Amino acid sequence: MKDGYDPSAVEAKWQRLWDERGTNRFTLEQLRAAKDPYYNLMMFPYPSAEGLHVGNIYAFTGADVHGRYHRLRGKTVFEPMGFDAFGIHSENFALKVGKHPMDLIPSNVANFTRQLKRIGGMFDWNHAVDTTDPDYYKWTQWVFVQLFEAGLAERKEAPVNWCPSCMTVLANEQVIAGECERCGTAVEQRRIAQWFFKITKYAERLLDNLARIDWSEKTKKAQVNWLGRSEGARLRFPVVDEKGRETGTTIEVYTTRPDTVFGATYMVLSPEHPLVDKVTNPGLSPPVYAYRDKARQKDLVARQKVDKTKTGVSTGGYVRNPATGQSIPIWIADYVLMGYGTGAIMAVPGHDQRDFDFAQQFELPIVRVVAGPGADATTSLDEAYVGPGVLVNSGRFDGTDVTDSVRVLTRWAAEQGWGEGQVNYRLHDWCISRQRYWGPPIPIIYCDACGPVAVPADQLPVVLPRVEDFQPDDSGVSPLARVESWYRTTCPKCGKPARRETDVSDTFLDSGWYFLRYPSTDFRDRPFDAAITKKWLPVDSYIGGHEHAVLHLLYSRFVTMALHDLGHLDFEEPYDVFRAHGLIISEGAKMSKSKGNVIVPDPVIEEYGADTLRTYLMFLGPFEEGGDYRQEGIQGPYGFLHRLWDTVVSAGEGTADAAVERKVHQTIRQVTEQIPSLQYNTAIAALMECLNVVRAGGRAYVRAEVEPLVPLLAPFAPHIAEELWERLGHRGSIFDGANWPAYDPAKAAETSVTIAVQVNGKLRGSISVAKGAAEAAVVAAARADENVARHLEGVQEKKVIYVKERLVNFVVVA
RNA sequence: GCCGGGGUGGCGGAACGGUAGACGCGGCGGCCUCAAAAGCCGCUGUCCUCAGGGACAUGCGGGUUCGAUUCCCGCCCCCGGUACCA
Repeated sequence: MKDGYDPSAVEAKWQRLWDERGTNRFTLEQLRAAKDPYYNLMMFPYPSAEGLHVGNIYAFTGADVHGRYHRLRGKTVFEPMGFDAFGIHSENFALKVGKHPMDLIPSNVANFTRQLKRIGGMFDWNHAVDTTDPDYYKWTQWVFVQLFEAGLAERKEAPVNWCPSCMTVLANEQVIAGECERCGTAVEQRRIAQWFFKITKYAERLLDNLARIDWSEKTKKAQVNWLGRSEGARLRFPVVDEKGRETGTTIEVYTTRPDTVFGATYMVLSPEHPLVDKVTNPGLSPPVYAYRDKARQKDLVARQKVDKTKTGVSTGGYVRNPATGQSIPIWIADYVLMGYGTGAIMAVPGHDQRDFDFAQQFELPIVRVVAGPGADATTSLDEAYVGPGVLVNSGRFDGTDVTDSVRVLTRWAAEQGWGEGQVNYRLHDWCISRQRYWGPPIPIIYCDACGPVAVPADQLPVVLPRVEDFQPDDSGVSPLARVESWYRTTCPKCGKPARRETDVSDTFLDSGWYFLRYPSTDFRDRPFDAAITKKWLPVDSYIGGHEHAVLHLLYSRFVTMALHDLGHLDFEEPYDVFRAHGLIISEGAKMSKSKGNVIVPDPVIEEYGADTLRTYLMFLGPFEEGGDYRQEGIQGPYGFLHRLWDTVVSAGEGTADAAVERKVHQTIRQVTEQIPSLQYNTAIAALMECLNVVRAGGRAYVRAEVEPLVPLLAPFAPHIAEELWERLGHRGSIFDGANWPAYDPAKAAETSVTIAVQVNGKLRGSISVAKGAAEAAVVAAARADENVARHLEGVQEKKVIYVKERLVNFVVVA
């Protein structure tokens, strides 16, 4: 065929036209004037040196399909793209190849941009952001200052992982089995003063708001678990000497089972607990300090690892159990974490498995205080009992049902003055300090007289200096701490000599507000313009990977909430709708270099075109579940696009066949319903099915039968759709108008239906009847079917099940 | 361990409690072509068959129902997340 489908020519032509005409770009005026705005956001990539992989393309295409669909429905769709280019990955890669990240990032960004244009995304390149651009991170620093001035940032000491060989701080994910992922050296723990955002202040709102945002349940659940709300009580145990006299010190514990306080037979402090020194009996201090030092040396991951065998040492000190009045010993053990609750627990070995294991290990007393069915106060325990029952061995509270006991005992503790109910969250404050080079400097100046002072707004950005030696060293502080000319400054308040903060901030802060920046990149004097923000935000649809279901989404919700409270935003939830895409695997296995099954998009586009790749990726499986990329499978969508092309360019004029037209309208209905709910694979299948009907048996198809398929396909394969649209005689871009076809329910309606005929639930035949046929007529027709009649012979009919337009089932006894 | 999500032909995957396997890949046979690409037609879950059909089939075992891939109970396996959270 002389005018065959040539993907590379078609794609080059339309990408050029989109670019020339500004089809996907907005001016500030257009953003301001937009009718029916729709903010279609997708998670921006980290621009690696390898370029986009097929997983990125999958995610972006799925989001782009969504955006293009809404555009064809008449909405003004803003679809920006950017680069999350700061962070340890870029920095480590730069160190590895011996180049400077300031040189590497621009070429990576250029390569990503080229690839993103090539896949035909509807990106507005007028509004791209790059988190490493001082014009961007100026405002990242501004966000920090806002939170700092609102009292939401604080500096405190916290443990970090430290690799003594690489001389660097490691993130938890860089510690593999207690060793540095790069050099294999045993990782240590160090304590370093760092900046934290007080996200825990927002824990309750972050949890409560989940109920009113349209996110997939899966994602919400992940956030709920991460926030980890628990209800319990804070109880105070007085420290006593050997004779049981109070020393004046009390230790607070947090427990979700204050009702089991009568069973608390010992107390455990975290080795890092500040009262360890105070309660330790001088005679026992050598083993106590030895244990504490050992715990301190462990890296953070190993420290929190669940071990089968519990370890710990006795401090020789005692507290009085305020419920029983008895003195109980104080131990320290690393199964108690300083970072949760109060860093101290009352151990109830009878009803907590961890305490039970510990008590057995060290022969501490185990007392039953809850009796389940068939048990009483004397029934022995061979594991912790956590089921229902009533309190026993609990003085006046014996017999209280555990469904009420927490409430009852909490009230009692409060009346006695040694406790009160408390809600606790697992969530920690957000540590944003990185003792690294490749990030935005934290905009703080330390002055001996004034303390930490925020860099004034008119002095932002604090520009990251180009430092050739950015290798971390043993000092444990950022490489910027070696650049004296940079960190020496004067205090903005008093003008005396002062010193800049030399740590940089976490990349999650960069991505914590980027969606606010996109529509406002035209403004250099403000992070986001009030009117533009009001018009475009919150985000209408956010699509991204589930690996960010917790941290990124939680942090950006927090930043939004805080900015809302400070009066900068009039909404507190950034994303109305969030959906996570699935994961692409290749040939049945996770993609990895070692397996050699990594799909590189460029050669695929070379051979088949971007439209085929996009359509194939969306056809692989349900978008929210992912799919298996199999090299051979791409032939399906490739052939489909060829057939569609051939059909459109050779379609005759004339009226549509009624049955074909019915199929077309059914297809419009299905695709219209399925695209917004991300059921892309079945929508594409419907398009294929429809084309098969149009072309069935080599019949002479006409234009009216195939034309509606062009806009229906356009979200998936935008280039070929543009070209065919033009060849069908339309002017301009198909995406410039609300060109989505409407379906006519009357034309989509079937005139006859096939009805399954069963005998005792087994299929024995099928009959075709007119739609709306009376039940009696259908049953009679069913009975008349030869094979059905055979199965009804000589049996007794009990009843007939009739499901309208579906089936007839004769229930018989043999 | 806990929390999610899954187990359906040779493969990817479809199926409001109502004809399991849509659509596609692969395979087989045929057409077109000098040839290739693209395209076209037919067949394709397994077993039995008197060629009309029949039996078995949605991880395993039970249950509810006229009817279960779908709902309920109990297991097994895979994938993702999380890690002693008191």
